[in-house]
Amino acid sequence: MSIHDGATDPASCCEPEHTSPDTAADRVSCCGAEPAPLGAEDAVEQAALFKALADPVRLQLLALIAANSKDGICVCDLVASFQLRQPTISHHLKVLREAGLIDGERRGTWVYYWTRPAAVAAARRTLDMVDAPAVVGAS
Amino acid sequence: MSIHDGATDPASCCEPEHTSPDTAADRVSCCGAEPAPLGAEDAVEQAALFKALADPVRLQLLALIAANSKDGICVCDLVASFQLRQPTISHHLKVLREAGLIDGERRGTWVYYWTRPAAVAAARRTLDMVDAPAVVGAS
DNA sequence: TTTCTATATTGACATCTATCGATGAATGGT
DNA sequence: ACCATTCATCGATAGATGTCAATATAGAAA
Repeated sequence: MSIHDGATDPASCCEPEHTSPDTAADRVSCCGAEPAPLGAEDAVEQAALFKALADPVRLQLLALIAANSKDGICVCDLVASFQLRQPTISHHLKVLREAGLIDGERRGTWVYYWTRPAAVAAARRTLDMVDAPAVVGAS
Repeated sequence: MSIHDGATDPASCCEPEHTSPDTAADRVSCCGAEPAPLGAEDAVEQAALFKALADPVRLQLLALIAANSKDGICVCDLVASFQLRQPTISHHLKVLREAGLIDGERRGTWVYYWTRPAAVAAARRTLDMVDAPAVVGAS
């Protein structure tokens, strides 16, 4: 917001004082890159998704919830699956919930959680942008 | 590694002192979940991958590198694309490199980077475990 | 050699995060 | 009404992380 403003300023790269005629051959080795294919705002949004996935406990929680997603799985079962205290599990569930990866509801005494595949699909699309899908069973 | 060792201990859940005969109907509402489908060690390894992806700057860097992956893109181009100092970009490149997402080499004065699709594919497989792929063009 | 440019590394600092114990809120049973 | 149980929230704390300025390193050019 101060010195630079635009994100892409090719003129500021690989061109020192260098007051020579600036022939094409002068800048052979560097510069000439494709522009950024991912906007800053999108990057922040998608990074937030990966942030939620960037913890081993949350990955295990998510796998466990996914494996029981048909009827949901209660928090007490999740707590029993880790060597962590209940508030810690509750914290991770909140992170997953706020990322849109899971949702839950209260059923009597217990709270049940299940996965929301849409968010996982969004993460997959981001990976596709960085590297086109291998098209597993490609012809 | 101390009190608990196994990750799944269904007996410790939803069963207070409760020295009753323990009929099947006693534990209807809770318990009965599928075991953890993701081991702790795998979770740590895969979380490390997502950690590398869990930053907007690194996502943009990765997208930029992927879009120029054929011939590679030099660091000076990358630095010019952000409002961040060169050491900061260098730090993020190191994180991506150590996660196996990119690789690079020196060509003369400049250092060029390109993507390593294998790591991206690994991340995709993790997402598949959490939510089977939509199998876009499924038969 | 000396100097210049491109990139990496180091050290410092502020912020974020994972975990815990303590406590609050909701529900069900006595 | 009272208590027990399940889960969420709060406050504190240690450790991780993003950013920068300063410096080091490597190659090219003079």
